[in-house]
Amino acid sequence: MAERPLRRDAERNRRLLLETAHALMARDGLEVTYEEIATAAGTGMGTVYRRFPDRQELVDILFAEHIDAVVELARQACQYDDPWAGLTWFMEQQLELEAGNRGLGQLLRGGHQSSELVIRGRARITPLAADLLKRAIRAGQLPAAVLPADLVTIHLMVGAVMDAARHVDPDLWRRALTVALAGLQHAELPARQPDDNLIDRLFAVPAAPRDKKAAHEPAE
Amino acid sequence: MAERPLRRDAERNRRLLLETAHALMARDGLEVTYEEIATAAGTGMGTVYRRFPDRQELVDILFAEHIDAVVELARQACQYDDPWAGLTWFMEQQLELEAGNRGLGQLLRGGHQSSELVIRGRARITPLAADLLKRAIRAGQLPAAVLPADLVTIHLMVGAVMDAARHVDPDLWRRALTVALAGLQHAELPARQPDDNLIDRLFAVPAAPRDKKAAHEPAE
DNA sequence: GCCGAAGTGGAATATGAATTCAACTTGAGA
DNA sequence: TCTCAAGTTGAATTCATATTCCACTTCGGC
Repeated sequence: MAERPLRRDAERNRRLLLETAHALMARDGLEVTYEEIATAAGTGMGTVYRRFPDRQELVDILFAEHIDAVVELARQACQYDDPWAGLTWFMEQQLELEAGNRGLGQLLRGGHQSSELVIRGRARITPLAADLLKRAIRAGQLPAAVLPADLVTIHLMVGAVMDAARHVDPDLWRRALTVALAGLQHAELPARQPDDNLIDRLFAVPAAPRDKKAAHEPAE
Repeated sequence: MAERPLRRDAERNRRLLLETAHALMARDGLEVTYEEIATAAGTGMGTVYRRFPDRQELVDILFAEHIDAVVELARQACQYDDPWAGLTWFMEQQLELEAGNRGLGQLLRGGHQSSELVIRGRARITPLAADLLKRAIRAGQLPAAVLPADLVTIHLMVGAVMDAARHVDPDLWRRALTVALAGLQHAELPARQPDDNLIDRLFAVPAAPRDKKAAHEPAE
């Protein structure tokens, strides 16, 4: 199984490409062109393809540790004695990472087809956050109607502000987060059966939108 | 100036194309292909191009009345005696329209290059909403630190949930709106100089991202 | 230093949507 | 009915990004 090690120069290029690709994806998002990566790294694009024939794999390699970092944040948040303090701290920390890394935000907030790595990452975070949430409710810090899915929702909401304001007011998301968290505490939410796996469905890809047609039957 | 009227059959096609294009953009968003439109309408794509050589113009034609409708909602909201009731009603109505029309949401929430029509539309809505906001604050229904830009922010936030949940739980945005509005009422927001035209900047297009390069100086 | 496997560059090609256009209809006025 | 400007079509072309591939280097073992 053990692949033969790369030649010295190839290994150097590989690292350079990883660095470069990460810098670009952190700044511009996951959809940077292989050509951009190659150019920025000063290699030919053939080299990028040779080393990373599958973009998803490249992304996984680049962001694995970042995802772990978020999981770690969730763990630390669970250490808080005050569950609400832990929850708000986690949200802020997570979003701060995303603010500094566009690609990470895209992965965590979905919208693309997610790799196993990302799915598992979210699956590690969700229960930790849900636990914090449950404890906060038990402590009377949050209304009982708040669901784990609401945390995902808030994440999406604040993330949208971050995306929209990135080049205008890079910290506006903090204000949005303040609003969202206050809303969670004070909103009178309708009770709702813990229709969980709503979370999973939220991140599931919209399925194959087969027949684009049939959109419009001209009125008779 | 008066263009000669279209031939009967051409006029029929034009209408059919408008209907079809609107149906598609309402369902799938503004980026539907001219070919999709043509196919769905049963014409050749050349016909679409002949009639609507500029996509932005097509979009303007299709959505002008929808935008007017939103402006009208804002007007009606201003009639409310209770400003907060008016504001929440407006937000909900506006988002409801967007929920039924993906393209409208894209226009109103920006992200694309906006046409004059859209910019003017937003410019008609903003002061109405801002007025409602000011009155709500004066009535003690909202903290004084809430700014008009916060309404835009909330719009973006709820819209993001709508987009993410559209095919999973088409009403989830209502829950998000409840949270956001409650947050506005209860959040302790830092005072902030009415840096308005923050709103305009939020919608301004990210400028020409010239040189993609210079992203990564390989570490020495 | 020599050799071949490993590695590289970037032109060539594949894709897919956007746009054009020349050959082919058709409506409607004389 | 006849004519032709107006209208239509879809194949061909343009663009832009994705992917392949092979002639040309370079590394590292002998």
